Amino acid sequence: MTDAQRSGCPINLSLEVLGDKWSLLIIRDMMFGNRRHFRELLTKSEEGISSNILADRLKTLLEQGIITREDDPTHKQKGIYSLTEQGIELLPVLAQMAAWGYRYLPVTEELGIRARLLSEGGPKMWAEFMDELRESHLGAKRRKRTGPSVGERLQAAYESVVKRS
Amino acid sequence: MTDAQRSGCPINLSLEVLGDKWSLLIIRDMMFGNRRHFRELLTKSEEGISSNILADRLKTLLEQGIITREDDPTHKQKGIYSLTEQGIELLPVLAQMAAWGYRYLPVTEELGIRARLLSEGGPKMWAEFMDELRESHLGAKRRKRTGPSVGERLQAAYESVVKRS
DNA sequence: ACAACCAGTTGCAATCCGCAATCGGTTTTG
DNA sequence: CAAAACCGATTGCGGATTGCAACTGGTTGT
Repeated sequence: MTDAQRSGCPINLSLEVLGDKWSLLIIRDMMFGNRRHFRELLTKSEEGISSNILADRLKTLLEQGIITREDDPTHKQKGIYSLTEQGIELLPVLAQMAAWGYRYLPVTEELGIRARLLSEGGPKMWAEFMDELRESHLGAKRRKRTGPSVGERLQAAYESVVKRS
Repeated sequence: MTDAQRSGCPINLSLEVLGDKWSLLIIRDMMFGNRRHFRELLTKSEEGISSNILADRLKTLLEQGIITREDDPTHKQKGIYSLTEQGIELLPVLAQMAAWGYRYLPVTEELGIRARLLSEGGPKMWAEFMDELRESHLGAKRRKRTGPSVGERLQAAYESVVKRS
């Protein structure tokens, strides 16, 4: 995680920030699992990140302006991590990566359902979900809403699959 | 690069294959720089990968079915690496990553021009470019063509920026 | 008062990374 | 034909990164 810059190529620069096995998983959990505290990110994820790695990655993501941290008013020790606009705009990257993994890798049905819906929904659904993230992470104004949010639909679909098995 | 599987989540599985600082750069060079030989990938890239890492990554990408390797008929030692359909379908992932990096990271003008054009072109341009890759890497039939290819347009734009500076 | 919880930090062993040198073989050059 | 250049890797090695487990100092709930 040194800042030695290899080249000014956008793909290379992105990989220097996000090119490891954990950073994007943390973003994923913040986006789709609504994990906002250190402890939630540590324990409530499928993969089991260790605490020192989590602390290190959160620090890097903070430095890069992808997330922010503020104190939780209800608990003097807790911090609340939020995605910035820059972080929210990683959604299309995650969506494409999820769609590719869904097509080619041994994805479980439970964990693949979100990828499938998001892929079928396409860029329009992504934009809608990003707007919802701007509400919950940036405190943006709530727009008019018809029916359940994208986040709710994804969550409902996931739970429906879990219940079936 | 062990195959210990952490979870069946599509994003996690994708990251277990591609989640390092080099794999996607190799794919990028094969896609946009038309690098097909070991030596080309080794020396003609912006970042300077070392040969053992390159050999290791090529092996992994082969095992994962993202690229293939065949002997070069004109040279007994050379191998020709090609993208598979699975590899070609990483283009949208790279395109989104490039677009994000272009917006938020200190991209140089020369190396950012392709990202900008690809972002402006959108999914339609990506599909066209993927068809061109199917021709050059899979030997797919050449479709009707009007004007310069996407690959040629990107290359021309890049060289135009280089010349200006 | 005590246990549980909180966000991290520390020590340590194992792995991974990148550099440089090298390998056995092939092709090009003089 | 001999030497030089080129080919796709492989090896050795020091330093950086990773992952596990234990622990820290502090806060909250019972």
